[in-house]
Amino acid sequence: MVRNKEQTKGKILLAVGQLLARDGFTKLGINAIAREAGVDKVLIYRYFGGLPGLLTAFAESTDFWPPASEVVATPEPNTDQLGTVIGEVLVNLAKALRKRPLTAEILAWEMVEQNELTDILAELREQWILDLLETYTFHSDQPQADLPALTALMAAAIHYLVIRSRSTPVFNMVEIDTDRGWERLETMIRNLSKSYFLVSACN
Amino acid sequence: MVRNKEQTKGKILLAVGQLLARDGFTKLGINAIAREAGVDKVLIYRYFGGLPGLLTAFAESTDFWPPASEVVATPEPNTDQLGTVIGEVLVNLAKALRKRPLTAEILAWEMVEQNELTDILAELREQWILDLLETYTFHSDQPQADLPALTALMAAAIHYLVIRSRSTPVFNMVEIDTDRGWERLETMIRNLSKSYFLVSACN
DNA sequence: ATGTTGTATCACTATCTGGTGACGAATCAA
DNA sequence: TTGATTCGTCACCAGATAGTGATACAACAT
Repeated sequence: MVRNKEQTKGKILLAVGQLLARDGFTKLGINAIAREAGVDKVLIYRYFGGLPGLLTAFAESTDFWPPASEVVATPEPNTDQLGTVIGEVLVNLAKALRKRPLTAEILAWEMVEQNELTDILAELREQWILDLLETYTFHSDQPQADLPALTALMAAAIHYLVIRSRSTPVFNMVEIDTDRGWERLETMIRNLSKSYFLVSACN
Repeated sequence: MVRNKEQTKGKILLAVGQLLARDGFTKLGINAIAREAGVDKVLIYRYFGGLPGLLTAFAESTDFWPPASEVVATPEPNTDQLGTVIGEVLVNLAKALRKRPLTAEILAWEMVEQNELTDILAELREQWILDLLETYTFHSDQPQADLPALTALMAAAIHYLVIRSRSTPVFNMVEIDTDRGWERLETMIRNLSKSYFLVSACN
């Protein structure tokens, strides 16, 4: 028998991730976690004070959300179109979320329950988007453009499709579980972002 | 004591709706439903054969999804822009979903579980969208336009925001729990749909 | 070697869940 | 009135959950 507190805590945190990735959050409970970690459940209470504490600890131990660097698109000097940059950021967001199954799982969780973990992630994400928006807002030379509404709509769509792709291969005749289908969506995201800013100029 | 089979079945079906609307699907179980209906749970097994049967019966007893008539926008002879029509359909969809809290609840359910109810709704919706798309596809004079991708993205966004608005007032700096915020989103939907078809013409 | 502290396990309670068999009582036909 | 059928209640089962008190055992300093 190994008697090492830190190592045991690590096993428990690891078990949360594994369980979350494999069975989803519906199966996530004290008993299941202890079982998965091969550890007595009483240790969860001792070391983390219960499920809420464990979840917050888990939230701090993992990189749920892509770092800004993974998503940010630096506006090229030449193609100075704001729409192009926004489109690229959104596409990067989609790619980043798609390769984080754990994040997708928690995004789904966020839709149906509120707890320590989802609250932390939600706040994190809101702050993240806020910063990002601030970065690009002053670039806009069109004051009538509703940047938050645009990105809200697009981000919402991306979230939904990422979550949904876990269990459904097709949405609205588009394959959301293949790279092929996502390329269609990505070009659509780019086109919409671009044309939104182009139209007023074209009128 | 009232002895009336049909009435009792009605009470049970009613309880499903109430429970779903009040506490969400996580609380939805045989015991909870029987409790809510003020009826012994054994009757659920007798009359509906269990939870699955009850859910399908419930699905058939309610109008989850807006009828096509509530959403369809007939293309005006003058404003023959496909983008405008699509935008209007999507806005109507958003409005229709927003005033159906039960549907929002089941859309959320669809994200995290598969069962008789969600399967029925999913199939219904997919067929519904298919018909709708078929209606408008041949109107398109731009063969390079990816109509499914456009509507998938928009519908996904609408679904997500409707679901999300149940528990979160703000998403991405946009108020998703007020008519005020949704007006912003609706104009954005209209603008995006319209400008997507305009841009190629404007080039 | 001894005792103290920290670490992990066991055993138990209370409560919830889905599911079922036996029984009580109202309704209707004879 | 009798009797069968329909409808509803009760009592229980097995399994799962969250949470807790007592206990075993390893490590380490004295």
